[in-house]
Amino acid sequence: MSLACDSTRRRAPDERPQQILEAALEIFGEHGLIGARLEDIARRAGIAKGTIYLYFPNKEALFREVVRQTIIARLEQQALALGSDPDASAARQLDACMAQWWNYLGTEPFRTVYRLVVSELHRFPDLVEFYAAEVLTRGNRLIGGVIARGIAQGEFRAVDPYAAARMLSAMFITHSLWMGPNQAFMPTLQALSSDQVFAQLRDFAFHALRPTPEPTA
Amino acid sequence: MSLACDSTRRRAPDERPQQILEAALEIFGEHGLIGARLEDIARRAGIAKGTIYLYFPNKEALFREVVRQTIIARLEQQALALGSDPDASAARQLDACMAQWWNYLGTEPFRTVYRLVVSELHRFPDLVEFYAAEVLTRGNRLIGGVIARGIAQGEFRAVDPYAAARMLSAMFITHSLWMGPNQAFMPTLQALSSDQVFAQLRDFAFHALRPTPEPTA
Amino acid sequence: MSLACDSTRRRAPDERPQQILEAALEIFGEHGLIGARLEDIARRAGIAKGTIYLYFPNKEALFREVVRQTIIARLEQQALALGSDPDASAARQLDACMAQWWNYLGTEPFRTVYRLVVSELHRFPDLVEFYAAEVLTRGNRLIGGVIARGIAQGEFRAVDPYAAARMLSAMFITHSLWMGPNQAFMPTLQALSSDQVFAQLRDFAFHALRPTPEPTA
Amino acid sequence: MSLACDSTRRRAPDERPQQILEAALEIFGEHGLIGARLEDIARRAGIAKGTIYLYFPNKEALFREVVRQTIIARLEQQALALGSDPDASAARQLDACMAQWWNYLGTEPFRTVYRLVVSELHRFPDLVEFYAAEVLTRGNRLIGGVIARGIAQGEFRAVDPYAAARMLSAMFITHSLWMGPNQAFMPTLQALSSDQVFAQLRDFAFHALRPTPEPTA
DNA sequence: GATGAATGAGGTTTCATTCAT
DNA sequence: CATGAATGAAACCTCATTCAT
Repeated sequence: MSLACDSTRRRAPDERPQQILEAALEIFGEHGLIGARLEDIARRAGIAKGTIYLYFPNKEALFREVVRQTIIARLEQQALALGSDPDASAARQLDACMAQWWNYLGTEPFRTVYRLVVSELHRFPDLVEFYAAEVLTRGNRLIGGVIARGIAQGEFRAVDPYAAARMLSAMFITHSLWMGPNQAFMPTLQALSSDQVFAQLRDFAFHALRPTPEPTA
Repeated sequence: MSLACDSTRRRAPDERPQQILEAALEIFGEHGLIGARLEDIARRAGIAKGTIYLYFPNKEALFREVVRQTIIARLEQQALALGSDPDASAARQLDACMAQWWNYLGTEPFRTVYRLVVSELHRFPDLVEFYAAEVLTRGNRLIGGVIARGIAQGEFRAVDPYAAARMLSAMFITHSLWMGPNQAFMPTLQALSSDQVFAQLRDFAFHALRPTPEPTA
Repeated sequence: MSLACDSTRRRAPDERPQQILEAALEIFGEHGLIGARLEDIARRAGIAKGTIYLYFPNKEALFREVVRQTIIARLEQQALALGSDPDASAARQLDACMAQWWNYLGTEPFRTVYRLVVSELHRFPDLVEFYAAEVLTRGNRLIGGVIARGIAQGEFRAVDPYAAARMLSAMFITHSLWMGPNQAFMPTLQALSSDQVFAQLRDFAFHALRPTPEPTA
Repeated sequence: MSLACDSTRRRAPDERPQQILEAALEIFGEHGLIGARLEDIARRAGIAKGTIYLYFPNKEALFREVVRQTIIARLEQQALALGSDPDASAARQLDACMAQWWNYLGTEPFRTVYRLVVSELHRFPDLVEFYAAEVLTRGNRLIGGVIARGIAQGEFRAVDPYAAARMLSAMFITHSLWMGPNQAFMPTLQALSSDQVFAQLRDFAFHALRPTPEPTA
């Protein structure tokens, strides 16, 4: 009745769309595209059901926008990844990338969007393409570039750097999912902290990339 | 002339449940639990809507059974994994495991169930537990065991064998997903055959596990 | 599997229809015409669902036949009511009638059919007519006749004998319903035995009919 | 011009529930709990199917509320019954009670609810209890009290006043049912007006209660 | 702009009825 | 004759979408 001030209620009207998108991300993440009810999204955003239609033409458009927005937010993260230390060794740079990456992947929005991508995105080919191009390909190019530099400088063994980057992506993404709440997939993971798991990922990655000792084998 | 060959009624009643489960796996895989329509499942199974209810009390029970069945079918696959060559070197045995594994993961039922697991299973805690225990933990123990033997025999470097097995799982599962149809996630993957990708996985895995050259480095 | 011998299972095939009707009476009584499931009727009759259709064309016809049969059975009861003692006084004869009547009304089949009559029979005008003619009118004529004789003989006061008979019917039927199981309508009735209630009905009826003392009032 | 007069939307929203309850009473009365279709109730109320669910969680809850409401409405009627003339003789007071009562029983809502009570209420034990306590017991206490006073004052003969009240209830309720439309139960009743039937009930009741002429009989 | 009551298409589930065995 | 698996119409209920206020 009076001016409620919760984080989820009634912010400045010009933040409405963002407010809705955040609520929608949560609800879509919990129930999927079809399972999510607009009424719940509205309630979580602290607005009325009809208000959503002032900003988005329908449920599907809202879904698309949620995914796009979250992906884009992820890209801004990624943009920072390399700016930090352009002169460092490739190994050091890869290290920094992975740390930042692992950090982002542990985020709930990422896990949510990833679940949506895996489960429902095949019905939205254009979104798939957007995701593939903007997230996977771009990330692959970023990491792959660092690895390529490392190979050129003799820090890493000779591999297809983009294939190697793909291996790292696979390891990181899946572990991020397994570390998530409510996903008691890997019981042995339960006991480990996020840092410990990161150390394992890092260790595995660097050993896989380290130069072959001598052609004598 | 009319010997139970064309009429869909009374056609091998003992196989009805299996027939329904197969159709359901496909439809659930395409649309998820809530998105799937019983009518479509029935049509795909070549039966009437009501017939499903002769064998499963409701949609959710059907879903659970689909997941259970598919997981169990997967376990039978897995059981074979080690029987083949008990005296081989750990590396050779790991190689065989991975090949068989990659083969299974490329299967459509696996990809379907994995998508369901990622996206909807968090609403079925007991199924999650079943999946975790029967698939992940069991698989982890299997691969981890092989790696542990490889370490003991000096074939592999000293790592936490179960952590390493987890890394392999992550790489394999995600790549299997990326290789699937309608999932143009990784454009660079499009050009590669399943064998080529397997070669990359294999290469990466063995390099990550190969012994460190000298303690002095 | 072998020859079951329960009262509700598998009697001589020529008793099938009767067997079905009995089961149907119970199930219809418990759930009404629409609420009753043919499967339940079949199970209670100890036969298969399809067998019902060998004897009755459909559910509604079965219902009609159940009602007719039960009503007719009731009429045979009633036929006896007067045969007993044709020379007795009207009061004595009415007494005998009421006792026999009360006895029948306490029967479960009666209560069941009465409930059906009240609730669902208005959709079957011909059954209503049959019931009205064969049960109510006939009963009314019977009791009314006895009362008329009583009036003629000075045993009862001068009333419209058929109206009085109607009053008795109303009292008896409703009390029979109230005495039934699962009908905790009248808490004060719970403590009374069937005989005690009958005594009250009898007392009330005879006092209502007893001659006016003298025109001097 | 368009001032909330024709559009069925948003028409006096405060009366929606009552509007639905009235329609539901009719449809439930015609078809019973299971036979009634929500769509028909909606149509009769002039609204859409889904609207019902804005006010009642499901069909059964609507049914319960219909019964409760109608019973409660009946109680308000009853409350007036005695207020009228506290100093009148018991006979006069009973007379007034019966007139008012007969009036109410001739009402369609009463007949409808009574049919529901007889036929379907045994599946709702709490509603049965409510009905028994609020209607039957209360009414019995009311009428029984008047009769008791009449006995004490020598207006009526010595009977169990609550048993006598029960007899009156039985007579009145059943006659009300028989007088209803579509219930051609008692052909002889067809020719009689409501007033004539009431006269018969009244006559029978008072004669049953009139004092015995002499203790010596 | 914002609301939320109202709508009705569309989904799940039930069950009378059929018919191959 | 008897069976019971199969059918599909029809009922309940949900919820995306609209629109009067």
